[in-house]
Amino acid sequence: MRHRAEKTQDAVLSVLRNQHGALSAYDLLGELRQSKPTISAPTVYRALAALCGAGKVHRLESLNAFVACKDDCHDEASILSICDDCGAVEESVAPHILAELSKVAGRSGFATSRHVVEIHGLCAACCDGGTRA
Amino acid sequence: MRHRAEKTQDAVLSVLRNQHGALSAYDLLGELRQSKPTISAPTVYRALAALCGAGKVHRLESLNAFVACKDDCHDEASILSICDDCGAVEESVAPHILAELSKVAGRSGFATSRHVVEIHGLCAACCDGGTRA
DNA sequence: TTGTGAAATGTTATTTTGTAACGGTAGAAC
DNA sequence: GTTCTACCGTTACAAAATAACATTTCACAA
Repeated sequence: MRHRAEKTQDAVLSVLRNQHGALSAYDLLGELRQSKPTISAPTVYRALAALCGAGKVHRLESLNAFVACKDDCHDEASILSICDDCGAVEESVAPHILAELSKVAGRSGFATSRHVVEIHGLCAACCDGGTRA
Repeated sequence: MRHRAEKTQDAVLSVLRNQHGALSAYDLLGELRQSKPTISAPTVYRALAALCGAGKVHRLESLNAFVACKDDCHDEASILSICDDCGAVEESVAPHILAELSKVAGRSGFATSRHVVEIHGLCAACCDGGTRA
């Protein structure tokens, strides 16, 4: 098989896509071991690094966890909204806001190469639940 | 002594303030051990949690590291610009951008409680150095 | 002052997260 | 098929964070 790693990456992506929220690398490892018991941490991390590089997976820095990218086709960094109640993660794309962030940082001569934007709070479903319950 | 922890917090803050860039909790632990050899990880983490809660220290989620807050007096979340070359961290305050982020997330009913905004790149000094060198 | 209880701190030990480094294996070229 | 190369997988370890428990401190009453 020419691209051995692609199978691992596909498996990782498949697990993440079937997931409501984010998974830590070790959660993922646990899932993957169900079908491939010998798989180990660095294999998973390498697959994740490749997928992140390809924009198919986002790393949640504030959770040390990973989600599948919903759109799969944007180069811009995403704004990731993380529900602290149910763990759901939403992606938003808003290049003009990122540009503005770069501009603010640039006031002191800073040259941006990467944005990390994560928003914590409650998703619509959990807000409603919280309000009504 | 009534507030034992305050001394630890003061020591932590003092180390962070004398630092050019961010420090990991364990870097900090190493520094602190020079004057108090028995200090251990949870002590440092608790001090950091208290200081973060008080807004005197920022946690860099994308680095697992900590910096002293420069301003010491703003309630808004900061925009943290991290130089990937020299490690310098700058803080910017731009409430309207954070509000806009909340608005974008809110389009799907998401209710924001906390912003994590970190920008990676090169600070002015390292840009110049890179260009000229 | 001294005993008692509540609250917060300090410590040990462990869990979780992430990676270095090496050995093995698949595929390419011939 | 053989050899060469590059990539992959594994073991073993390092770094980051925390759970759980022991200890200390302070407040208050007698």
